[in-house]
Amino acid sequence: MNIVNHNKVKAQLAAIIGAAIQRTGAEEQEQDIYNAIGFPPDANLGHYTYPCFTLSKKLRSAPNKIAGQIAKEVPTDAVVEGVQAAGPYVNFKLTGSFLGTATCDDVLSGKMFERELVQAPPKTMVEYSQPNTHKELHVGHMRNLCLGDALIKLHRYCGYDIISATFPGDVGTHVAKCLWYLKYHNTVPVPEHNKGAWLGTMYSKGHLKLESELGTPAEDENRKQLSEILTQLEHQKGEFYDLWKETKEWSVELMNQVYDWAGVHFDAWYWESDVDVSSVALAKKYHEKGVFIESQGTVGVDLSAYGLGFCMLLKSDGHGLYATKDVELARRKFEDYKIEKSVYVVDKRQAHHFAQVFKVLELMGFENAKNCYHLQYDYVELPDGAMSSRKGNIVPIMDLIDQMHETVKRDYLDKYVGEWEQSEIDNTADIISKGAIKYGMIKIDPSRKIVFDMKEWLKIDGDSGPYLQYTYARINSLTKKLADEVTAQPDWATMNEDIEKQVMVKLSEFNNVVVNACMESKPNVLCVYLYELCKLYNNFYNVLSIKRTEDEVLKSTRLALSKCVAIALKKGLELVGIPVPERM
RNA sequence: GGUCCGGUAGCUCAGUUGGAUAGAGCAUCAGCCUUCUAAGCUGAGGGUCAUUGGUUCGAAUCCAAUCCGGAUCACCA
Repeated sequence: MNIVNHNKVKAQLAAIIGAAIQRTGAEEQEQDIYNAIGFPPDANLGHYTYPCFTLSKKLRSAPNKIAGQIAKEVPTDAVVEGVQAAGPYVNFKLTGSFLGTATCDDVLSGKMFERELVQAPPKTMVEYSQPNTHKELHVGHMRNLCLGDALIKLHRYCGYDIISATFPGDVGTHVAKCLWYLKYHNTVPVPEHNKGAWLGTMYSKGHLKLESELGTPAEDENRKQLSEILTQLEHQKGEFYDLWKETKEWSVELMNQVYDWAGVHFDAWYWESDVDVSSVALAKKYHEKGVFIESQGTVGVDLSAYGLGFCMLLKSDGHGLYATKDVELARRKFEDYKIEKSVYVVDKRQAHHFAQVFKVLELMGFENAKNCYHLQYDYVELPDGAMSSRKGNIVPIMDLIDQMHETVKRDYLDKYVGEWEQSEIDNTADIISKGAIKYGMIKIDPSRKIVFDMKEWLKIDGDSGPYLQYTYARINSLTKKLADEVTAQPDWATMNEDIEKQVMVKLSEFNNVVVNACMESKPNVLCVYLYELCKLYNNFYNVLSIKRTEDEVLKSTRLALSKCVAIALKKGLELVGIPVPERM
């Protein structure tokens, strides 16, 4: 797997620098030059820079001297407008016509977004969103959903064949606790709507009641009842099995509601109940083979040699555990879809679990164990600590969505009542809510914790999704208003203002940023880029009025550049799952 | 205690993978709408990049140690 030199501007510049280096009597690989090209800290110095440190080491000569020699050998032409050695750096200013043809034309035609970026990427499955049924979805699940979805879109853009997968937990003690409370203690009738969220409160109440009755006379009876429920679920018959089937659908309805909102789709749905039986059988088989050993009445693998402790796979009662299921599932994924790589988007608290599972797979002789990756991210917590459905201190996912929707409407869209169709107002509020929530989740580096505070989240100015959407909508309305009065053909050679060129240079980096975000599994770097692009554009927009530009060609070119920004913004936001409104 | 993650402006975060004078947003202060959308733009103040040492032309970035915060380490998922 190789990353292609897809950046036309850098490739051309690397060739020019390479030729200049040759004229000084030295030699440097064009690939190395391409990789070394960067940006000066201040745009006044130049658009691109070539640092001479590596060449300096090679030639045993001062980098400042080499920079001066190279600068002298670069002629100004149709590509390079100015060259300046500044200390150990050679700074380049490029012509508007070159930047325009190498970047903007491709943005306008769409070719920019069809370039080959990565050679021979492996067929990959990305598993994300592993919510439990019978519990309520909260804002923590939202981060996982946004992150996983963005990663999938980034990978597909880079040419990966991606299978998206989800692994909901529909069995286990949490289900039993929920059904137990529902059957024996709940006095409230089942609501007509939002049954999934309501079911989550049944779980929470059940858990708390069981907890509070530990050590009381009720404990024994509770234990018996729970055990009966689990037995029925295991044998797939009885009233609790029927109740499980019915209530599971309520949770699925909630999941689908959230997935529809987020616009995500899963190619594969793996239910925990699907691998329950087969995973135990697999564990028994490897126990017989002698790969898994017995310890204190349980079966598992001693991984202490790898610093991973003991990985239990069969409890003393013969039941499997989470790790047992993941071992079976890992195997099944490669078989079902003929994938070459398997990625798990799961928060960092599972790091130990996955390290154990992957090591167990390796010891089982499963060759693809080395192609399994746990992408760990830090989770979402509340100002007063971690969220826990057990304790009931969570922010439900639909609360965030609903409150954001209301806030956007009240604070920003009320002024359009009467002017716009109500349906457009609702639809726009929906789009902006998605921008605010998804951008908020994705813009933070995955390895950092998010402390969720609803009040802060509902403030949507500055570096936010709606800021990017606003920039798009603004360009869109500009384009519409000027459509009739701008008729001249654009000519990139008219782009002479610094700010215009800075926008062009920024646009030229689009694919580099996306590849980076993809390879590092850090969609936030794309957010940073899009935000910077907007900053530059809004500066341009404020400084240079397009409408009042007198030169017809210049006016048309400025409008074309604006369109490029809108196109790149829409595409970039799409890659992190955020839609754009036509106006706002 | 072992392992892993984090520590950058009052707060929330970037920092082009080792490069030039460390940057944004929020908050504070000062400006910019007889309209290409002010959800915007410009400017000001605000820093011991947790600490100490090391590696080299060069460190917020790499290495080591220490401090602080968090996660995790056998019958939950």
